[in-house]
Amino acid sequence: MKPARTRIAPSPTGDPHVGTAYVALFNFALARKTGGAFVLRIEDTDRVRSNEASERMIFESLRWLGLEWDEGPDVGGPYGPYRQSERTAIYREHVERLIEAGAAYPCFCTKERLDALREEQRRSKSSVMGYDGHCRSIPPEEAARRRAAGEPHVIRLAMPEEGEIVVRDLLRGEIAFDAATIDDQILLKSDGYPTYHLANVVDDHLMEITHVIRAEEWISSLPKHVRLYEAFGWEPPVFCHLPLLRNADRSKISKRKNPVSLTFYRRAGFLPEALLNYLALMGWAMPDERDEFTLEEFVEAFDPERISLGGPVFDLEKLIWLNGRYLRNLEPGDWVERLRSEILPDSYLREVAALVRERVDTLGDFMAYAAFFFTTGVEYDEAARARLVVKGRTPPQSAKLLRTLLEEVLDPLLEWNAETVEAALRGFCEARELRPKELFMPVRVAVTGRAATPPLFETMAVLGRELCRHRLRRAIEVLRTMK
RNA sequence: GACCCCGUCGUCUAGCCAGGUCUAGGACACCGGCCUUUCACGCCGGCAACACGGGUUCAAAUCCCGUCGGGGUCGCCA
Repeated sequence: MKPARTRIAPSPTGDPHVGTAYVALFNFALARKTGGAFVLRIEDTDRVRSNEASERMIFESLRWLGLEWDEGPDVGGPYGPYRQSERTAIYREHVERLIEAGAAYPCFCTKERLDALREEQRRSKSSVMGYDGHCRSIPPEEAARRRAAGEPHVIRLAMPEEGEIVVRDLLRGEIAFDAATIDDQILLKSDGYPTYHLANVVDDHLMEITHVIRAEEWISSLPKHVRLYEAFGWEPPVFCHLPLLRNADRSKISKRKNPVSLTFYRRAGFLPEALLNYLALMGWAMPDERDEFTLEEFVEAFDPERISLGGPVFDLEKLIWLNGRYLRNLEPGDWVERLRSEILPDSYLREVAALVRERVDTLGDFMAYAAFFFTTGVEYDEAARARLVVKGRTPPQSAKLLRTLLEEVLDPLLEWNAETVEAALRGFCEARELRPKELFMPVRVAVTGRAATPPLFETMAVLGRELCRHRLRRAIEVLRTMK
């Protein structure tokens, strides 16, 4: 097989996702197997949600897993820059080429009109969804004049109005779409940044990516991508859509139903090699069917054609079993080393000590008092369960309240520290007309399993977002089944 | 709703493309046993699936068609 150039192209919004690691693993394997290159490209074209902290966490997580990249924003390479926000001139130039060729056009429709259109389509249960091509009929000269006059606009891809668009997926073969059912995708947003579709195609071509291995959710936009390659006159890469990781109910994996943050797995003491091994088992099996193997062995045996297509349910229990196997196979010294570096690093001990110091009288009491800082989950005994309930509410109502707090207030937090957590909790109390103390005890117990702890916000900050969310989810479950 | 993808034990999968070797194999979970001062590990055994209906064929989990079921997409998010 010829050397393949593959890439992982995460968007730095929020915590690095287990799905990113999954897709990265397969891209990594093909690149290594063929002696090609594995590229990391940061797709930070969403100006509102992208942030630097998230980008750093992506680097850290992928490195932790051992999925080292050959080219990327931090290591450079011959096809840079590898951060899309630094490539906007390239996209604009390419978009002009499309406009000149008549393959794209400016659209002046307002957000309001598009919202109304969408609403109407939804309401009337219309079979055609998406943009109606309203601005497509504007004569090019007029459009150019309005653009020059500074009228806000986006650039859309002009899809063929009829005919079939046939695309090819390495695992599924040919897939045919009716061109008439595909709307004119926005390529350039009104802020001048490209959408995924444009940036992705342009970069994959310019970076000479040979195999686009990504998640199945992209299949429906494949015709748009293929049309773009055609409009540019470029040879498309090989497309290979991996099955989507699933929740137990078979919906696309989500943080609401599963821990999806790589940070969580690291924090909970999973070994990177075990997580990788488990991920490889999702949709793939060794020719000899053994289910324990190293990354090197995976790469050696890798063959994309062996990937199975059923959406695999992410089963934490099997991951835990596998992790246990890996842990037991560690040399005693190595075992202690991992414990020290992942669960008991000095930096963490210092943070915990700062909170616990004045609350214990002997060092011997430390662990008993601070145990919850070092475990993944916590137990709720009968007394704790009682305090999980918000005053004046039933357990199910309390569950609902905590769920809202988690999903609408805590999850959207861009930064997680004592100040932001405090502001979020207090804001929630105000909005819900709750007295702080009525909410804080249930949250405290949910997050620590105890009624007596160091100050809540500092405690939550030190525990970290992932452990807090994990325990809150568990507490919500417990509340639901009470009485 | 429209379009697209998928469909082997509860879960991850092997087998399917090149139909017989499949009374469908392995792993997790579960159950039972052995080991053991306890727990865990480990070992042994057990339970458990080709979604359904038609067709092709001497023969179908494997090929074809339909049905049903599940999922994804339909954002100036990626």
